[in-house]
Amino acid sequence: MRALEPDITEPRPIPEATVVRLPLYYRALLEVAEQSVGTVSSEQLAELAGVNAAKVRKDLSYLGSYGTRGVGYDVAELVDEITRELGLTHDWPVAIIGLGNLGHALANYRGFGARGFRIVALVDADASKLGEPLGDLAIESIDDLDRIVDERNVAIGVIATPAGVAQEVADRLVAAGVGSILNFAPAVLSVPGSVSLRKVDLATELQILSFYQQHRPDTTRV
Amino acid sequence: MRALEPDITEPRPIPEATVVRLPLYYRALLEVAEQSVGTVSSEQLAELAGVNAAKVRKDLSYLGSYGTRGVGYDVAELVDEITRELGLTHDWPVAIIGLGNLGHALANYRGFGARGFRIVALVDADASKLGEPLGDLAIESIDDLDRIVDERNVAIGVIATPAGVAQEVADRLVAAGVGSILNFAPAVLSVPGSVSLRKVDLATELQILSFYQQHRPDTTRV
DNA sequence: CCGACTTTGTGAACAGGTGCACGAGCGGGC
DNA sequence: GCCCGCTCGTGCACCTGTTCACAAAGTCGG
Repeated sequence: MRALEPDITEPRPIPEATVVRLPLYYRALLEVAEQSVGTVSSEQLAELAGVNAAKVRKDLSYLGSYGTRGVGYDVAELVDEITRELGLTHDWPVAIIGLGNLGHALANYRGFGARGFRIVALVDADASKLGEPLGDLAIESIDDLDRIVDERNVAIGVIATPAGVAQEVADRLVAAGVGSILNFAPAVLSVPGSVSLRKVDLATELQILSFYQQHRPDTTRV
Repeated sequence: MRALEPDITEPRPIPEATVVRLPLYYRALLEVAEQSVGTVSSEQLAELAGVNAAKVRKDLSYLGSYGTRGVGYDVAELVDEITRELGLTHDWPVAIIGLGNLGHALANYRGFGARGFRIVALVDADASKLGEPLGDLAIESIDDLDRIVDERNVAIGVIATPAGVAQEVADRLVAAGVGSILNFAPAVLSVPGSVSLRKVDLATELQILSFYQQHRPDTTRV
């Protein structure tokens, strides 16, 4: 695939905001699919995804016309389309860097490898951890990162290291050829524009909640 | 300072987008504070937080005027102000619900209780886990949730359960009086408007990365 | 004390995303 | 075969957030 005019080529670019919601629709659709429901309306899907119905329709319209007026969306067809759009038709090899508490939890987390992702390497800098088995994998050295990424075609690197070394790890991942990084370390990373970066930041989330908790109108005292 | 006129009462409301960035500035400021730097410019802060300098200035201007033209921002003063604004002047009691892989990792995660947060309860529905010690705490039953929240003044509930029971747990947390919820379960939760809700969704993040990975311009083959 | 330089704070233009409202198209009942 | 009701697709107005550009305000050297 990827010949001349393969199967990519969006007619119009899909907005960032829509991309973020596609996984929500995807999950909701899998749920209704399990109940052997043939079609869903934008209204139902909106309810399940926790968004507005107009937004659902507009979002899905970026994928093309997969709905039938007067009826709704064919669940199976829409699942297929979103699967394709999200690139979940094949598995992306994932490497986890840093196997402290969080890294271990991620490595064991089922639903990680659920659909579309497969953990192919666990990497740490701590010599005392090397070789430690974890699921079907053993912990490998960060020094072998280049080789690992190359050999196993790692597409996504998950950074679960302390903040202090996160940037360095990111740089090495990028140098090794990884195209996407998911960062769990509480640090701001900078990567080339060609690399996708998303962050999951526990401390930040808690602080945001703290803000709203404090600025609560009243709620009958704390 | 700020005597009559308690300490709440923002002159103008702080935009959501700004609130999300405050923790970034906070973290960056703590870093420079450690290097005994007295002042920072919006430019430097922008660099550290990975945003645009104009945005930094506009964001900080919502907090009031804490900068000095020609000089920059007084680091200590700004840290104080953001700390106050984010509500980190006192500790928020946190309860973790669900102690599978992720819950365990969260319970052990230092930097969680770092500044402003204290885990005061670990709750699970699995009878075989009850009483299991974890740090200074022992796992308690979900049936005692009401009492626990009430007695320990739990402000923030962290949901780390399977998706299937997440909504039910959320409902119970809300009923018990929790004001904020941080949801790690891959499910869309609905809570009353008076309750703050944020989600951390691993699967979604990976799928977003997958999307961009697939729609990459080229990057010399996959 | 003054003038040059630096950096903030903010008005205004711009960009992106949201939600309404409605036309277009499809199915089903009679 | 036709009409009615339902639901999608989308143009448009609104709103939030971003970025630019510049005046205001302060520091520092001489």
